[in-house]
Amino acid sequence: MPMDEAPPLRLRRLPTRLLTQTAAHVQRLVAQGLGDFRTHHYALLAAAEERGPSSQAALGRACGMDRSDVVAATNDLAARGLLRRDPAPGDRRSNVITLTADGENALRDLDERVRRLQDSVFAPLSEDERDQLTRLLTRVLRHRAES
Amino acid sequence: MPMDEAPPLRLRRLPTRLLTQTAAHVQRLVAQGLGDFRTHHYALLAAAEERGPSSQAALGRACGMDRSDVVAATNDLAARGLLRRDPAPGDRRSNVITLTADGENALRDLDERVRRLQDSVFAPLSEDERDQLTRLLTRVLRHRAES
DNA sequence: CCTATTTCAGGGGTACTGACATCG
DNA sequence: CCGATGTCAGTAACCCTGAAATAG
Repeated sequence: MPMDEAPPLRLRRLPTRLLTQTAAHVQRLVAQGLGDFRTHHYALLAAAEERGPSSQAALGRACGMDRSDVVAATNDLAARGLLRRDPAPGDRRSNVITLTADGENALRDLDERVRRLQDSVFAPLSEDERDQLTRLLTRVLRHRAES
Repeated sequence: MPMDEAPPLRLRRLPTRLLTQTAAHVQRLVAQGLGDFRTHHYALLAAAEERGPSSQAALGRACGMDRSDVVAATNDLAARGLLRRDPAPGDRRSNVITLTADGENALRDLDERVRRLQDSVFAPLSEDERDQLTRLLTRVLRHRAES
């Protein structure tokens, strides 16, 4: 059959499409590089470490995660002994999520994996260009938060 | 509880995370703006128009779509009378996908919706900055194709 | 009353895998 | 035999909705 697989002009430089295609590619690589962790797991461990003991709702807001997904990811991590879920003393609705020693070790390992992933995914970009990309995306995201 | 919802430092400027979060945001807006069409539908209509009658496999490659998803999207569009699926005369395995007049009208409508979506999503960016973003993403994607 | 937290059940769009029959 | 095409069934990760029970 034909050997021409040129992308449609309309799509080739369509920013929204480029964004979603690139994101799909990146998610794929990240999923592989994270082993048996998901991005939500990493986000939650990182937030728990940086914020210290917090409620699930606070962690979810910090990570931009839905409450439902916080529950599921917390279940996973607690089952693996990477964090503890205790009833909050002052508020009987909420839990206090605390990182365990194993959780800290796992987080350090994930930090290293994530660092390597950035280098692998954004290999074609210079340091400056990665910063550019970061800034551009941050502004688009901030626009969402303000709408 | 606390009013601090500051994103974890590790995540705040992590390029892969920014990329996926921005993509999620964009996909939501696009899904709304496209009405009862999906991005695959638009991609297929655009490819069919620009390439003329083609096989499903060729359209799928042009759009970076999986063959399975081409089948599903083609079913939808054919059921709505926006394209025809005829057996290929020279190759009894494959079909020839042809845009109908209704399909062309739908495509023109979608073109306009998509154009407006770019302006809405990337409102905080100047023309130059959108081009920058496009170029950066294109290079990351090209890196995938070459790996 | 109204809001907030946790939890569950489930759906939706996207990307993909594996299998199959068909055909070149 | 190998590879390509179309089709189908099903999975995976992520994002989201709705509802419920509980509690501030």
